[in-house]
Amino acid sequence: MIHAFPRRLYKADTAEAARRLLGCRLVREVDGERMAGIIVETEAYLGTEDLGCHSARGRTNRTEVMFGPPGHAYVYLIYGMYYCLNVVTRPEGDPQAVLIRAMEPVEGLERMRGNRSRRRRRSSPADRELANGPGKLCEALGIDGSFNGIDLAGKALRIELMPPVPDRDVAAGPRIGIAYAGEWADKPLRFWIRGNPCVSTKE
DNA sequence: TATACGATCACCT
DNA sequence: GGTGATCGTATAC
Repeated sequence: MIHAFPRRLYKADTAEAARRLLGCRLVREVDGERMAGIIVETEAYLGTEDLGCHSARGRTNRTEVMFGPPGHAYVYLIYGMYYCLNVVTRPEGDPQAVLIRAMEPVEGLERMRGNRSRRRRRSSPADRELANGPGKLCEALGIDGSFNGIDLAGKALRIELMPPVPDRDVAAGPRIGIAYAGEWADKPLRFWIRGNPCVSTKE
């Protein structure tokens, strides 16, 4: 029996949720067709104190859903071109989230290739490069700003609980692309499955 | 109203 | 190793 990732795990602790999401399945259903992948890389963003977290700048239109209930999607546009998918964590009013950075495609690869080939590019991406980054993952699954705020236990997009990845196969390190965040830039809040070919950057 | 820049990616040398 | 694409957001005026 497949279960949705439990809301209490989103609610309890963001870094632990980020680590526990490794190995779980991200499933997208569109036109009765399924796409799915194994989450292999995540990052924890710890709210108002965390200078790398959008909500550290306060409650705005963009960050509004992070202040809402856990288990919902926070989707934002980055660099004017790409979307990033997060899961909101912690109780309402504590604006934290986990960024889903990469997944290993396991189902619906044909459709993912189609989604990833819309943009101008020389050649079709290799399977391991379909979703090995936060922007690519959203492009492969057809996730855009209209998904902002939706429940991630719903039909169109959901996360399914899988057995935990053993500690020996989990690595942690600094988050990507937040050099501006002072001491927060160095904290080991990025998690990935050691040796997995679909992780976004060199380990 | 104006401006600088970002939780990225693909292509270039 | 470097850089352009492209636009919403935060911040400054």
